[in-house]
Amino acid sequence: MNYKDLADLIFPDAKDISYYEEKYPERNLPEGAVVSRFAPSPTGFVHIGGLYQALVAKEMTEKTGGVFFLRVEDTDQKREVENGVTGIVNSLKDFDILPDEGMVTETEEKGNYGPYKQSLRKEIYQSYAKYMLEQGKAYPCFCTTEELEETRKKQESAKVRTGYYGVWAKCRNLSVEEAAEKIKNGENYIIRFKSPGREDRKIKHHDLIKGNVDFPENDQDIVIIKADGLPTYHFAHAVDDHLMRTTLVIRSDEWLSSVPLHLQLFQELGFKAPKYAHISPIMKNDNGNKRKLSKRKDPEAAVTYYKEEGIPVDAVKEYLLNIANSTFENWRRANPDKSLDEFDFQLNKMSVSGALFDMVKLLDIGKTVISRMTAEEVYENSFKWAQEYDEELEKILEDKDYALKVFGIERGNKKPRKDISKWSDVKYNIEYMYDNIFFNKDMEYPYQVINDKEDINKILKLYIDKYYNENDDKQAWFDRIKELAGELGYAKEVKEYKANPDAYKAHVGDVSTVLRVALTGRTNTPDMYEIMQVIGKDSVTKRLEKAMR
RNA sequence: GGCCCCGUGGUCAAGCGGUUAAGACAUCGCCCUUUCACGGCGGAGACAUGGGUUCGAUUCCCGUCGGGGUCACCA
Repeated sequence: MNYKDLADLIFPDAKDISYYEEKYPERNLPEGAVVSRFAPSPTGFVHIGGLYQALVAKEMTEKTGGVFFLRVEDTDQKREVENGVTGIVNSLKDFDILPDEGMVTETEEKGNYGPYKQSLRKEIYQSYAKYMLEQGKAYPCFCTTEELEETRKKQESAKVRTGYYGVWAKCRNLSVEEAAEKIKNGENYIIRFKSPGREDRKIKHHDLIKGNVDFPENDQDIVIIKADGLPTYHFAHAVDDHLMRTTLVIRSDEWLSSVPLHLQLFQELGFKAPKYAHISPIMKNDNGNKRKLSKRKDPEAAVTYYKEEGIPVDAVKEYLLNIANSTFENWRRANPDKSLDEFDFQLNKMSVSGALFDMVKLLDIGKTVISRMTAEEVYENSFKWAQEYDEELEKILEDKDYALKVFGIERGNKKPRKDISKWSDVKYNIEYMYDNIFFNKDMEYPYQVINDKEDINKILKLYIDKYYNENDDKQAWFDRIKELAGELGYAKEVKEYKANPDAYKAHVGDVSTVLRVALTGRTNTPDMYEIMQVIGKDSVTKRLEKAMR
């Protein structure tokens, strides 16, 4: 009996690997084209760090004319979640990071290198596992969980490395006859890789982000096929990324320490290894300790959070790009109107250590992103968000023409307002512009310098009776407010007041504030002239009258 | 604990042998201004630490400390 016989005994029906090698040929792509992927587990949940990886992969493939695909890694059946793929597909769609190949719905896919769901590739892995068995590069292992645990304890007390390697790899040196015997007796087994490595030798690895990293060789006989017949991550990675002709593996840096293993697997399988880029995770400060953004503790870890909060997609992407490439910020300042696609992304500019997530900065970018939009774009985005998350706002926005006027205030000029950082801000930002809301609210008027009821009423009354004219242009409009101030003994110019504060009760700015507060219930609003134009004469009058009561 | 990676202001970060150690967000002040926002100007604020190497170290080497990752039939 030889390796071949043992392999046939274990995987009698597996196809020869030449079948797959032919079925999935080298891709016909231009020189330098990068083939990369996003390969999450189908938990339905996309972590912001995952989105970050996907974004980087997308940038790299796009700029080189390559291929970006989505592969679902569902080899752990215990973690299976209902509609897990859909959640991922949708999240990528929300952020406009569309794969060229791979899963497109829960069950459907596109592309010629599939299946793109690992559980559907079982027989492929088995063919390659059989191949390894035939070569004597893999072997069946009959150790039980208990035995493994026992070994680990011995290793710990002997203070040696834990794991299945060297003399500790009990099944490694079983003869094929012994192994076959056990199999025929119905003993349970899994398949292990027979590592040719030696721990006392070093390997050099050049990571596209981390740079040169030296590791000891791998000497662990890791499991490649589990008891359920599915592969482990490591084996699936080697087989899939070879067959799918991946040239660049972009993944979280928790995988960095597996590189020696993976390189060895590629080597023993006879595959050309891809290049690797290990991305540092996005961290969070937790009582002075840095830790990864956690799915359980941090709502902002989930990409759906950003959608729910209405943080603009481009703001999230810009923020991520900001963390990813230190050059991005300068590029953006130099090219405020260019599309994100035009930014030349450089892997080697990526930070080697993990950045702390900064919501304040994200929101600041959100403000800028929204300030660059037209009223129409602001409307479309807010409305879309409202339809999904805020019924009240949706109602408010039903009258599109009016909403466009509201959003148009101080927008489109060289210094656009920056007061909305996310779509969920919109309601608070505009609600006072709507009579049906304004008049149905219990009002509080936060008057400032001038806050005597009598003084206020005098100002308001005089303004309505004598100075308000809805047809004034902005200059005339403001001149009248000055006259109003003058008539009531307030300084017509702020400067005059500052020069001689004792001569006046207050100044025109304070008078304006009275009008503003009466009109909107707010001290901070956009340009009051434009507000009056938008809400119209009737509303202005009624609002001021209401304030006098 | 073994192995690996990292350590510039509160945060993100340029710089990589000789710099007044950039910039952005945040923060403070001033200016502009009918408010707010925007914008402009300015302030405060950093090379973890100890040894080397060097004429000279934030930059190179070693140690220490600190942070992170990894050591599964999970990915």
